[in-house]
Amino acid sequence: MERRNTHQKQMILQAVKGRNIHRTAEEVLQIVREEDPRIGLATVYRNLNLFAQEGQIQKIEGNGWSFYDGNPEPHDHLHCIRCGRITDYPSSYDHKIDREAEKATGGRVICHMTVFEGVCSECMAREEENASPA
Amino acid sequence: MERRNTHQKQMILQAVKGRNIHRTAEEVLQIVREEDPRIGLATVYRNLNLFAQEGQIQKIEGNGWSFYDGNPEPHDHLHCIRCGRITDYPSSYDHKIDREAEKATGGRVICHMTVFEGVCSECMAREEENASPA
DNA sequence: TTCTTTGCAAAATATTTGCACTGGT
DNA sequence: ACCAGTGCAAATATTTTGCAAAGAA
Repeated sequence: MERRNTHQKQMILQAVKGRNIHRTAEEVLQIVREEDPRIGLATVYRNLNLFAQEGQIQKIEGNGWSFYDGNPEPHDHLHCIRCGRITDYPSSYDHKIDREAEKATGGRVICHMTVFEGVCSECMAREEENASPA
Repeated sequence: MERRNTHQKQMILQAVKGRNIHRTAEEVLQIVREEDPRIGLATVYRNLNLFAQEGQIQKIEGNGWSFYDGNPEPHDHLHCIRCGRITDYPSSYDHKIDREAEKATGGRVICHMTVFEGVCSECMAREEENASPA
């Protein structure tokens, strides 16, 4: 099955690929539609999933939210309970804990993903702003 | 709003509460229906979410899967790419990394959750069994 | 009796799939 | 010209919600 390089694929990849870019499929659709309004949501999903499978991007999912992350390197995230967005936590990936988890569970571990729940710096700044003005 | 202790609540809580119990809403429905077939799925969802909000259980969600975990203590999990189930990884919760993430992201961190992707011990055993018999 | 909770069915949400058509090669 | 890829709409899967009826307190 030969792989064709379509206009749509290019636009979709461009709309998510990059450091600290986290978008929903719907957001990617909006972005690519600015350039070509004829693009369908199914195409966006199909290609985002394709890129994620290929390892060009990754899909991050949690409790009631999911984003496509333009950085394929494994890294941790902060999920903001205020705005719902995720922020990169540029920690170095620790392979050691994968081996520890293997020993503890008796299984095989491929990778891990840590999600911190909290409030992102932007929402914290906004809240302090609203709270402090005397 | 006063809280009423119904038969349904008791059964639902009993069906998920406990160590190393991870069930989907649908599974909980099957279990409680053995005792009372009249129970509806909406009731199961409503109460599981209620218990999770109260902190009696927790909801764990990942890429295409979600489970209610009968152990409310924060702990890590192994998600099996073969059978789809999750297994507890009884690691001690490390508050230190929450503080580190706060420093790195500039936000506030409430908690974190690590999910390991891999193959659980049961699936590994089954696969070895199928592979080895000469 | 009061008012929370339930069961049902419909609605909402998010994602995937079937299929005829488009367009890359 | 061939067939991977697209757009659309329908299907699917999962969870939530409206509402009349049920049943704790």
